Amino acid sequence: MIRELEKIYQTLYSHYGDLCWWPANTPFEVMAGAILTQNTAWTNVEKALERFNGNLSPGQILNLPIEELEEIIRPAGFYRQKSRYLKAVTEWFMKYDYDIDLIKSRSLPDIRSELLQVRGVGNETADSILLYAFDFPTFVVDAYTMRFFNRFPINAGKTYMEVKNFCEGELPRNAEVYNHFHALIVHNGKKHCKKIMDCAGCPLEEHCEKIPV
DNA sequence: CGCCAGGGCCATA
DNA sequence: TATGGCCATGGC
Repeated sequence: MIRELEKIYQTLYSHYGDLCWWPANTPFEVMAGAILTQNTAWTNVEKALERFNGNLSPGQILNLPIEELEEIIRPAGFYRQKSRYLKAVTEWFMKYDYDIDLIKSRSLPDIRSELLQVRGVGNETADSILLYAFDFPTFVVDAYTMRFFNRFPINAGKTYMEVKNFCEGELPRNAEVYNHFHALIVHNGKKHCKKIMDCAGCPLEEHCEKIPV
């Protein structure tokens, strides 16, 4: 008896394949991108990242005067807050001496609650960093995910933690699965499950109740 | 022109 | 706990 959510995952996976997602090359780039993309289109984040001219590193973020950092990331929007958030999350990273393996050796609940103390890091940013930078098996819920579940007759919950816990309960506790599924939801969300639905050709049209959000 | 985009903080009740 | 205002840019 396969769970409904697994069926949805399988349908998306067989339609779009292995997206293995997050546009970054290093864990630190994931962290920076997770801050910059808060309520912001990724195309704007790309513009901001390019303005580092290949010099995006923890040392650079910590050393740059706040005004210069603001100017670099301006295209990503909310640049005054985000410049401070970037420094805060980098300082957190520095506490571990930028040691990826050291961070990975911590327990997920501990490292997660620690990240949530960092200024500018909320549930989604924390989970994005944990999953995409450090391979922790933690499910990421974002605006696409919320909208996705609101359109299905699945009672996944209302709050961030409810939806997250629901998904983690219905899927194998596996970082690769969470990674792929979130990528698939976002991809399908950009293509079909937009704020105004565009259902023609959607692989989930059979299952979906098309509940207006 | 208005709406939207891979949130989070803070004040208020 | 649960809303609501605020933050800012670029694409459509």
